[in-house]
Amino acid sequence: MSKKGLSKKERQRLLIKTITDDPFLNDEELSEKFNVSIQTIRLDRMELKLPELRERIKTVAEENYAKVRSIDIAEIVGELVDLELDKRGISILETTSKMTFGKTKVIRGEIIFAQANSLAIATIDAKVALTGVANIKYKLPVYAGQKLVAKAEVTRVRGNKKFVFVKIYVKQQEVFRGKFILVSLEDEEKKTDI
Amino acid sequence: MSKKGLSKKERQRLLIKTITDDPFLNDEELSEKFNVSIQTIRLDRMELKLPELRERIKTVAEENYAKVRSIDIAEIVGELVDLELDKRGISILETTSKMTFGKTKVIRGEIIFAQANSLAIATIDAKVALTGVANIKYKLPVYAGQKLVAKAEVTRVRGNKKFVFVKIYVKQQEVFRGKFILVSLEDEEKKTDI
DNA sequence: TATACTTTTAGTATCTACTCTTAAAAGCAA
DNA sequence: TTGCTTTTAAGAGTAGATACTAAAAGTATA
Repeated sequence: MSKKGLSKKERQRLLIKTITDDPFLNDEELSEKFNVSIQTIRLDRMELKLPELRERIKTVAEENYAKVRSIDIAEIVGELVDLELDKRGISILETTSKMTFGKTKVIRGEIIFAQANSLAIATIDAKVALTGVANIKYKLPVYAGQKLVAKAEVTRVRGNKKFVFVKIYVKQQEVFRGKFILVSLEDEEKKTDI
Repeated sequence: MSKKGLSKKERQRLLIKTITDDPFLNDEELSEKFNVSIQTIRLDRMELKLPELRERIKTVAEENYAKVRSIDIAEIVGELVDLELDKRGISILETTSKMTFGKTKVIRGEIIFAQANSLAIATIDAKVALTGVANIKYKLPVYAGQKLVAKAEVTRVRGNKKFVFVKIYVKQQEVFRGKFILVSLEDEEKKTDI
């Protein structure tokens, strides 16, 4: 109803925009929007190689479903390449664009933190550990594609508290450092206060 | 092929799980999985009021599409319930067993950190922000099922550096606190050192 | 063992939102 | 008017269902 007297070119340009804006419109709704017949919309979609409604919906669903799954930060630990329990550990994380902010290539802070935190926990000889306190510092932004090498070192053990120093590097350049105080929960299963 | 000799109840229980795990399976694939006819699957879906494949896909698509539209910060961990830019923000995160360590019910530190970090970034009025330094403290362990309420407050603004204080609560009890220094990258696009 | 009831399977018609094909009408330009 | 593009129409076929009817198979009970 709204768009009248458009040239074929204009209509097709707008069609692409309309479909990317709202992929949930079927051919009939589109034909009403552009004041043409369904067949014209279908011809347009064919020429522009635009997928049909159900395909569009499926794509949206799959993309986001994958996103939700990849956002599972719990799984981001990197690859453990060296480990001497209660002494030191090294892990490597290959960063991807999935770990960035929407438009930029800058890796999100929680991803880097997750690598450091996971490594700190892995380095500790305890079935379950919990981050008590962590002083962390981001020194340089990390970009998608860069390989993060995290090195953990256990500096002090005091009862069920263990102090771990984690440094993360990109090509020998330090990009992050953090001090983790980890508390083993084995002897403290019942207590809530740490 | 895999599931044989299941009772109706068992099959229906598994069907719900299967469909929520992977909403992209059609009735035929489900019937093969459970070694029953398509009609049986359809009867089951009717009884359990489970929507058909296309409806399920549409729901997945719409949920995530709405999410991406409502907040440009698609990476937010937890649900943003209140926001006054550059002043304060509140987000809620329902914890699940997926966010825990292997056997225990203790939520992983990086999940809690991610909520705090994301909220801090969302609260800042900048297209892209990066965590510069964060002093964080875990005060109590969080268990799966608990609802995390994160409250962020912008305490200081100095040039392109903004200081955000985030506290996370479980039922009024503080479980985490952290001070984030966020650096806007807008004016610093070219610089790498922060 | 026969009867009753539940569960499963089968078959047909109908639906939506298409594709793919053939064909005709409408618009416009030389 | 002829020739070309653009648009519309009509018909058959498709996937993945719904809705309905009916029959077969399985199980429990008297």
